[in-house]
Amino acid sequence: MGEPLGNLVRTHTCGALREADVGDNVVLLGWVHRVRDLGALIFFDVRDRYGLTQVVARDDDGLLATAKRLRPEFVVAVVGPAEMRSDETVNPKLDTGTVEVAAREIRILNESARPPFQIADESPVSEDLRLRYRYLDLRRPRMQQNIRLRHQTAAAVRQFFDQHDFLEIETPVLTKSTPEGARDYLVPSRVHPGEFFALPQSPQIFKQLLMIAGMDRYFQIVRCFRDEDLRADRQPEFTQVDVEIAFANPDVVFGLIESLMQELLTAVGLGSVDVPFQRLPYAEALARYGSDKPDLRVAMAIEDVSDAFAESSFQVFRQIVADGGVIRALPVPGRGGASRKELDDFVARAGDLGAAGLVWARYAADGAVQSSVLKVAGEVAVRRALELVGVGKDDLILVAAGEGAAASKLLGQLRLEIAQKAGWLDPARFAFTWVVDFPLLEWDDADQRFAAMHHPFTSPIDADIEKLSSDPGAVRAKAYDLVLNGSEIGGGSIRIHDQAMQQRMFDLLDIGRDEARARFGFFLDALEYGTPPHGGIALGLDRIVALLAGEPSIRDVIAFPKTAAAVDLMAGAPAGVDPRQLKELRLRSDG
RNA sequence: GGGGUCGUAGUUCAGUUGGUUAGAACGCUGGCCUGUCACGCCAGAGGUCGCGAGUUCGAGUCUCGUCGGCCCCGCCA
Repeated sequence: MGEPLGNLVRTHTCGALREADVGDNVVLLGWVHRVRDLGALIFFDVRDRYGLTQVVARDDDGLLATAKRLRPEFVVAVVGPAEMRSDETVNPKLDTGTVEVAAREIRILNESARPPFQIADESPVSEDLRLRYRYLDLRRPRMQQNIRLRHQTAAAVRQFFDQHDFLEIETPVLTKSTPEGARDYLVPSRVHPGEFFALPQSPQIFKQLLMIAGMDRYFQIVRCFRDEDLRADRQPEFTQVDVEIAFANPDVVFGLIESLMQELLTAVGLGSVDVPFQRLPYAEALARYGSDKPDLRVAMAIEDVSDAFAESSFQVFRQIVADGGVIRALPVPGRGGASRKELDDFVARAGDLGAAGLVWARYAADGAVQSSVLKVAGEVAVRRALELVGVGKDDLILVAAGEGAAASKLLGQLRLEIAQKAGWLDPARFAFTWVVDFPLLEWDDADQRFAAMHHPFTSPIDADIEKLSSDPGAVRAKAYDLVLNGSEIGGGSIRIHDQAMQQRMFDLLDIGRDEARARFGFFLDALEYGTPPHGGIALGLDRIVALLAGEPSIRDVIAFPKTAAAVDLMAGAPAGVDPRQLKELRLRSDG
């Protein structure tokens, strides 16, 4: 059993002691990090979340017997004077490395079982083991840093919005299933058997109600839930920075969030970023980067080279263009000298990604052109394609043909893989862009109807309103995503505040009056009572922190995350429940 | 739901064409050591090769199934 803490009070953290403290009698409380037993002299490091301090236990102080018992992760109190280290024994790797504590008393407050992996070691540990013993993983420096970064980010968010007159307002966690796309987590009501609460996928309707309520500027750091399959950047519960502003247009939202991002980068010591961010129309993002969340840390942009081949002798490409398809090309800077094998690998990779083919072209050293289709397409067409892309002598272009979105998507995928492999995606660079002008509606082939691309409360762009009846698929929305380094870190829109427009939207979505009433009647009622124009955004806090931390997965910035199979390995959740609980809820499981 | 990949000591990994007793490093245990700081030196313990079938004279190694971690597609505004 451990010794009592008694009246001992920490005088310094393990990161605090400096030369100025020499001579003070100090009390350190923390975990044994490493022990260096020299026989008649024992050094050990005490660790807390602030740092490490070396303690020395000597025979003449009668502490060797106690010090000999110390093992990693024991919890100890060390009492003694802070002493100067001699010049030869200073440890420049430690902030506290010029001093040490000469123990006069060592209390073992608690022993520790041998940990399943070493805390005092940065070496890799399999992720399932880390998750099973998350409380130990969280003691390691990397996770301590990540969790601190997350706190700093959240604190900066709160400070920023407070300074801009926003109110943080909590919204219900037990709520009603809303019309958004994701599957809901449901919570059975005991009081109303057969009825269920849903956990919010986002506080969408509540924040709009807060605008109707005159709260004017709202934000919330809020947990959201979606019962969908996981990814490195998707957890079933995740945290949004939810924002809504009355009387806002998109520029108001953009300006505010750009300032926020500047503040965040500054607050966590990662420098700053230029504003305003680029605004990239959705259609252009798809065409030029093959993605609605392009990574703009690399400039490589896809160009249309249909003109080069439309009249060429290359029958395959001519036919594709004649059938309404496109020929598009991706420049690969500096890869003009690629070997035959590298070129073959690009073609093979395109095949893996489902492409029918991939063509390459480049300038030869003598100024002639080379291409995998030089013979069939002819020098003129190949040269024209190279010119359209505007590449130089040292560059390569990869050419794909087909339906527009498919060709760009393929090249966009190659773009990312090439940039990744070449090391062009510097995690310390932060390339923001707004993606704007999303389509309002998306045709659902399976259901043969339109669905809201963002959500059914998204406002159309004023200039496109007339197309709502004539060509609904072409209507653009006042919706926008914020993209950072190829990751979607936020999305929002200006909402519909007008009942007539909202009704038109439901009609387009083929949501009948009865259905609309049943699903969100209270919200429709609210719209009738003087709803101000409003709009907002929701930012993915987990993704933002992961990018700031340079971590590939949001699991590494969440204290207690779930695995790809949506399981908490530590808590053992989900799990069966006592049959009495089910009975009380009048539920039966056939699982 | 589908595809890929990984699973060997406490941990991270190696393990040849299927062949005799499954190795290394770190950690752990014991001993020695008065200035270490990834202490050093000596000795030692430690294995259901994820699990289950199959092929084979013989399986860590090959096949099938299954469980678990990770990545991706579908899904997710």
